Amino acid sequence: MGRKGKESRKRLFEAAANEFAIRGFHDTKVSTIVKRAGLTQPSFYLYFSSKDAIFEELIADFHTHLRELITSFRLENGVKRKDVSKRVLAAVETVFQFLAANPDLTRIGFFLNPEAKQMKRDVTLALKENLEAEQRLGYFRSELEMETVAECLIGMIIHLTDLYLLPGIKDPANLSAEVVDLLIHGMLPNQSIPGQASETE
Amino acid sequence: MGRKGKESRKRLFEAAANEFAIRGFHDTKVSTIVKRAGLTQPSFYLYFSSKDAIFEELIADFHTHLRELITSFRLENGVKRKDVSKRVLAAVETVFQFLAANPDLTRIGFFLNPEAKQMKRDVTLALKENLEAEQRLGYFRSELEMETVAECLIGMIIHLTDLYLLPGIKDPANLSAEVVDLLIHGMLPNQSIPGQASETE
Amino acid sequence: MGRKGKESRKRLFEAAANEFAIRGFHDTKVSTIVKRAGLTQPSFYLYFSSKDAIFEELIADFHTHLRELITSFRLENGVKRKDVSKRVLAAVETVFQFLAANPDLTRIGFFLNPEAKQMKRDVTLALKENLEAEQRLGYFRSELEMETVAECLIGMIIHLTDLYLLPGIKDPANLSAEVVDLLIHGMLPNQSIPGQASETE
Amino acid sequence: MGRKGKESRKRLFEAAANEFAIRGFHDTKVSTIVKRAGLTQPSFYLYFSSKDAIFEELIADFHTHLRELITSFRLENGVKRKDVSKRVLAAVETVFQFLAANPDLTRIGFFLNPEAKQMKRDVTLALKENLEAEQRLGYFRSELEMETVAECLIGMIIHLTDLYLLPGIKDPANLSAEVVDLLIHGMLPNQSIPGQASETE
DNA sequence: CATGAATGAGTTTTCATTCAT
DNA sequence: CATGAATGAAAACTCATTCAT
Repeated sequence: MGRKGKESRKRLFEAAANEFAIRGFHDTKVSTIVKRAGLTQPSFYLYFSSKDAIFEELIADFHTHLRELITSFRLENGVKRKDVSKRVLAAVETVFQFLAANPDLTRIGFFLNPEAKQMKRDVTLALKENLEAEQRLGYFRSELEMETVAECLIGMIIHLTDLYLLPGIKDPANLSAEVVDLLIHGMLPNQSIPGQASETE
Repeated sequence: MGRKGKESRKRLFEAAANEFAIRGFHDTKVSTIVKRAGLTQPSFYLYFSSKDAIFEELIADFHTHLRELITSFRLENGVKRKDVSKRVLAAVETVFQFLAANPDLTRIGFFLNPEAKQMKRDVTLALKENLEAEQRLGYFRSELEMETVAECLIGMIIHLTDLYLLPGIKDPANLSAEVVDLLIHGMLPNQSIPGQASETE
Repeated sequence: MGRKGKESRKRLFEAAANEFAIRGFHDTKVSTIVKRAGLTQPSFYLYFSSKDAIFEELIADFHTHLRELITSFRLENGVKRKDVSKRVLAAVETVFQFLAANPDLTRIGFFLNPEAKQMKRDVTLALKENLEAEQRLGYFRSELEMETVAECLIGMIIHLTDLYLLPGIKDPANLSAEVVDLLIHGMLPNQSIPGQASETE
Repeated sequence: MGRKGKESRKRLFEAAANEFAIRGFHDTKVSTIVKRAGLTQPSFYLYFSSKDAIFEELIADFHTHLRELITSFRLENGVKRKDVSKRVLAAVETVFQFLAANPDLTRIGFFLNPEAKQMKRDVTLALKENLEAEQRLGYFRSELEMETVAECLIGMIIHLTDLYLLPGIKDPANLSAEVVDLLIHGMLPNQSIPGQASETE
């Protein structure tokens, strides 16, 4: 496949991503995708074997990138106690940034994908490992089941993404700050102040 | 509409709920619904004006019940500080119970409904008011933006419902305990222990 | 399926038979079939699950009837020597009559059916058994491999059907007389005259 | 057209022959043909003006060769009575050999060609003339309509080719022996024995 | 001599919905 | 209250064929 072909393929891919994101799988017509890519229907089948196939490729794309991102958070050694919040914050913000940078894929991967559950689990497990490592260092309460915590975090991220991030109402910095503050310190007052103090190594 | 008519309508309604929950809107066929209800296609249109109409009715049904539930949590006066956690816990558990009791509607209302956002906002706002009332009593950290907190809680609930509740992996009691513990006390260690102590008025 | 439905189905069946016979499988359009039956496309799928399905049903129909016919030739006991020719003649003529009476099915079953070979074998084997029975009575030369004879007969019938019968150039009586005369007596002259004499019991 | 061009053309021709033979006209795709020939679609149109054109060329090829063969059987003068069977046998065997040597073309020419009828007639007429010449010499029964005999012979050959020759179940020698024996002597017993004796001049 | 890229024209099939009874 | 029969409208996909290089 030469340069021109690659470009056509990409145009189709992007038009499809946007259409699927806006309209969902069934209400997206191949005819619309090709029109937006400046091509005719048969050309679509030159690059993708079916409407299902391009949809799955979009999902796989999202999945791959997101996993890469999560995996890249693996702990470096020697994180100091006082840095833990910062590190979690940085991670969550990075995720929000990634999602904001790929709104179409995000919508497809999170909200339109019937197999999203499996993908989310996948991401969750990667996250969980990071959290457990920090928990073993005593930075997090030992009673917490980190898998559930990871699920809760993912749940919040997904929901806030849907509500605030993708519509452009809030940005990654705000969202991550709020989520992480809540998650780290909880809702109760006062006693978290000495807690914050004790974060200092 | 006589008794027999009402029964037919109900059979259609329930068959539709289940089909939609399993297969989604587009992959659910009117022909399947009527088959499951032991009727023929024209009968369907005796009771519902269209496929869209029955779907919306299902959503409205879910929405109504869920709102009722949330609204019923309105604070009675004079909640004691030490009861706050318990009250939140009770509320969350009740929600999980409701969702578990209506799995088809839940799936439709939460995961298949393109207009779910509005509905979730609605529920969120009701929740937010409750939380703000308690926050004004000083039971929750004053810096917290209660709307976001409510959204986070909803996000967790939705996600855990999808992953654990509807598949029957965890039950309302477990899920609500985990969620509320995390939300109330956060992830950090130690300082939450005096915190819990100080909950006692 | 009520009366009206049955009639529609039959109209479709017959229109299809004729179209397939004239145009072959690929050049027959469902749209043409339904037009000829005075219906619209979706109605076709009310009665047949696909274009392939109706084609196969036509073949099966032909096959079934033809087999029945062949099987009905099973020898009654006590055929006299002098009747053998007559019986073969009658059988062949009946076959030609059947084919002439069902020209569309014949064309489909014999000339358009990719699985025709199997069907022909089937018919051949039924025929072979009849011939072998007569051979055991000494009415046919014992050196002859009756399966091949049956195949030859079938080959002639098929070919003559294509060339003379279906186009209406010759009729069953003529064709069967010619075929059977040739098959029974062969091409060589004279010596068949005492033979014919010896047929008399 | 240089050497390379000729080779490409030939590869296309042969790939097409095989595909058509296996799959029939409609289910053979130009894209498959070119793939098998190691070329791309536009190249196909360098050598053949259309899919129809190459198909017709294949048929013409078969036709030409077959006619040549049949024509070569023209009677030399002075065939002796006792040689007649042998000559017919030789002719039929030669035909079977030709068909066996060109299985793809045979399948196309005999079984896939909608215009095969005309071609078969053609061959039949050539055959008929030979037979009539021998009939006039008194070697065959004078009552026989030689055109029909020729058609019968062709019918048998075609059918046996389909069933036994192309699948490799029987070979030209066997097949021709069986066919000719049946055709010459018929099915009846006894009287053919003096007949065979009387063949000796 | 050959190809990468593209397309015109078509066809089967599906499904929500309605008519007539 | 219910059904047998029918349809309008569309959508995915295929394939022979050609343009531009």
